[in-house]
Amino acid sequence: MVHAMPELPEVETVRTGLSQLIVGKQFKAVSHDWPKSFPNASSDVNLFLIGATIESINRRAKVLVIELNSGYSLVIHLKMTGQLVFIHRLQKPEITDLRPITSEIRFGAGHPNDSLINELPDKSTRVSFEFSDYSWLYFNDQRKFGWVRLMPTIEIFNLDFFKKLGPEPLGSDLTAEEFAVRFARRKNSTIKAALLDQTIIAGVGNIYADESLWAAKIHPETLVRNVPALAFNSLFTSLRAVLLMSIEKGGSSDRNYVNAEGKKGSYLAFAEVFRREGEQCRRCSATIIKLRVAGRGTHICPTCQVKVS
DNA sequence: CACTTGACCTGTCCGC
DNA sequence: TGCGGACAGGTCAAGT
Repeated sequence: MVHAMPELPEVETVRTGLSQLIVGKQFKAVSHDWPKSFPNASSDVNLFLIGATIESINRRAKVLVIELNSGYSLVIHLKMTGQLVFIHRLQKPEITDLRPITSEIRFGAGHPNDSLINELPDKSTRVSFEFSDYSWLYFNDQRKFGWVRLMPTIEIFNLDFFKKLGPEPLGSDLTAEEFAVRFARRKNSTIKAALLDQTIIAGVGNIYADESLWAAKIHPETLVRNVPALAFNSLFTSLRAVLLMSIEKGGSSDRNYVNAEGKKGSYLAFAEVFRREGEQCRRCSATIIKLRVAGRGTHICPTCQVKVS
């Protein structure tokens, strides 16, 4: 089983997909099999979700915000293994047979395998949303770390998590200078730990931390205080280039998965170091190795990326 | 406050 | 093929 891999580019890909598929739809029913995946009072669900219509799909860092016309929003964090899968059935299925009845099936929003949609909901389905037109949105999450929360739209940005978030790395107003300055708070951390810190810069996860550090020729264990100013410029440029390229490729999907069009979720085919341990660096031909930094699997070219101390 | 480690979960893979 | 342990793309809480 493979999964959606949600860092900024993956969540952005899901956002784009859902924007095509579910804007304008009206909620008819919702069910869940794991309270932590959807920790909401049933009164709120009945008053502000059922019967409400989707107005827009937005993203901040790795979080999706589905805004409703009821003044409430669904806030979704996919964490490690969350997926959102949309299915349209032309006819209501029998309770014992939830497979699509017609051939009109739409899939998207992060589901890694077309054929699997016939089996949803399955054992990793945590929340099922039914719309008024025989279509469904399934929140699947094998490891149960992810969550969906229904809350008043105006309260979202008062959440501690949102208030502490750093700027969007692709934001048009973020400058190289501000990017570098924000790291000062963590001058005694490794640069990798600081890159993963959502309060410094939002949306970077393990893949794009490794990829951008390779591109900028920075060893991930270098302490922030030892990273040269010029290297911060390079990291800023590299990070943005890597994120943009991944969004263009539809993000990273597990292993070799490429969708029917052959372009969505194909970023890992272009990765320079992530999961390439034992293979050659395309810049210098040295062998890529894997380390453990900030408690995470970390991939580097030991020749291109030399620790400064 | 800055920094690190373990916890939250399920599933898979790897070595004995 | 069985079993233990490490590991998986993210954040929190709790520790120093």
